[in-house]
Amino acid sequence: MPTARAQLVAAAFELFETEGYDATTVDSIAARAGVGRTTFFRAFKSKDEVVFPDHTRLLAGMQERLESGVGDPQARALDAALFVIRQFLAEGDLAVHRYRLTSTVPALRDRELAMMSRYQRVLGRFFLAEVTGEALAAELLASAWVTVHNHVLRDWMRGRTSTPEKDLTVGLDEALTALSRPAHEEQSIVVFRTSRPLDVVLPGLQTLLGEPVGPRKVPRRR
Amino acid sequence: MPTARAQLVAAAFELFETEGYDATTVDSIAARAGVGRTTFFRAFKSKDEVVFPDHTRLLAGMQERLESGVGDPQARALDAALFVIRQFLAEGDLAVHRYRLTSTVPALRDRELAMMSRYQRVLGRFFLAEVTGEALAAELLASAWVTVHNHVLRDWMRGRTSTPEKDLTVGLDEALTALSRPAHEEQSIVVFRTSRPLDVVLPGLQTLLGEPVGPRKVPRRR
DNA sequence: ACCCTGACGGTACTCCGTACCGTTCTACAG
DNA sequence: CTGTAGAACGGTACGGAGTACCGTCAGGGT
Repeated sequence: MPTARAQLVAAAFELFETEGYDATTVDSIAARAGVGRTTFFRAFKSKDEVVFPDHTRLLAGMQERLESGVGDPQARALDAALFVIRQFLAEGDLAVHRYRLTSTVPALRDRELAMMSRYQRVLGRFFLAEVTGEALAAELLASAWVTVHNHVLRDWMRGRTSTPEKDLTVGLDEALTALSRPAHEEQSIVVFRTSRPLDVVLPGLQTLLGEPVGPRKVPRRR
Repeated sequence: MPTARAQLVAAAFELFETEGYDATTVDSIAARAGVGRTTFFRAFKSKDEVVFPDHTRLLAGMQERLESGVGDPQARALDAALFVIRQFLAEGDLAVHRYRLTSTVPALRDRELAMMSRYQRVLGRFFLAEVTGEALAAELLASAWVTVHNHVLRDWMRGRTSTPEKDLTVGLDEALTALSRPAHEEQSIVVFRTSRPLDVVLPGLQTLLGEPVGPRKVPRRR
């Protein structure tokens, strides 16, 4: 026989989908799970908590990845993101059902936002300590982390991607590197003098740049 | 005699600060304001709403700024941010009292997060339509907007800055331009052929670049 | 003078969340 | 096998948020 907690989760999801979240009472969930109302509130602090995964465990796992100390900070942030999203991916259908609920019921939407902000706080402290000393920059990195994670997860739950881990990796890389560069970057214009003929220099330059591209037309200014 | 709504707000803030949020009942707020309990729920949809400003008005004003059509999208986003933060700055002490409450009471913290997410959704749609076609990029811009705004506002409420509007302007500019550039930017290496002597070309190039800098030493590669 | 509209106050109800208490099940020592 | 300590469970009672409904009253137009 499964644990009372699992019974309650199953009963809750069934009732929420058939009757709607607001229309189902905690009593009915407990009754369907075959336990008392008191047992429900012992397993979950509130009615909405039954929908969400164990965030304390997730937060602890994430923090562990962040503090693991292997790799540069950005790699650890990516590692932590992959850890978190894998927990959701492993849930399979359950995550999709939860998504339907959270996008429908305002109370659950708010609850989820509160959870995400806890992740963001932890990440903010991490980035502040490991990457930058500026509070605003750290908060921007943290919010970008959360945004990318949520976007990829939502894409996956809507069936819009089948490679969530790859999407998360490239999305996070782009966002974090874009944010950790100064806003107004300097461009370089260098002039060399040489006695070697250009016919010799240019092919060498091309191989140096990696991409064997020929000369491009300069885009005409509008 | 002031409106019933204002009376209720004043009574609520007094009681929340003296008795604490959870300990004060809606009945006591209404009694102190000299109105009935029903009147409270006619003015505010819930107990926590009495703490926050009129978000529907703020959202409408923000959206108006975004759709005003003057200036490029980034300038409009900045205009909207300035509009929002000025509403809070105009509140003066009230904003500070609210900050003390929201940073203490979890229920109010969650409520505020839910509000911010509504702003973020509106901004996401704006950036998606006006700046980029990619959903993730738009969401990143929106979350950065919110993060910068909240950071500056928090700084001001803690007395850590006296120039919030300027902070918001430069912070938003840096964040948005950093995010709207591709992460792995291409560098340009261009070669021209000319018959004019370099002694003529180089001074013209220097004035073209604005900064009259002389030739720099190329940094030696490590 | 009449009615209509809108704001107000009061009552009753549902349900969430908490505190408390008695009961039952289980593990473990004697 | 038995007694017992401790944890898990179920039931009851209560406070308070939020909703629905109804009666009252003031003001404004015809």
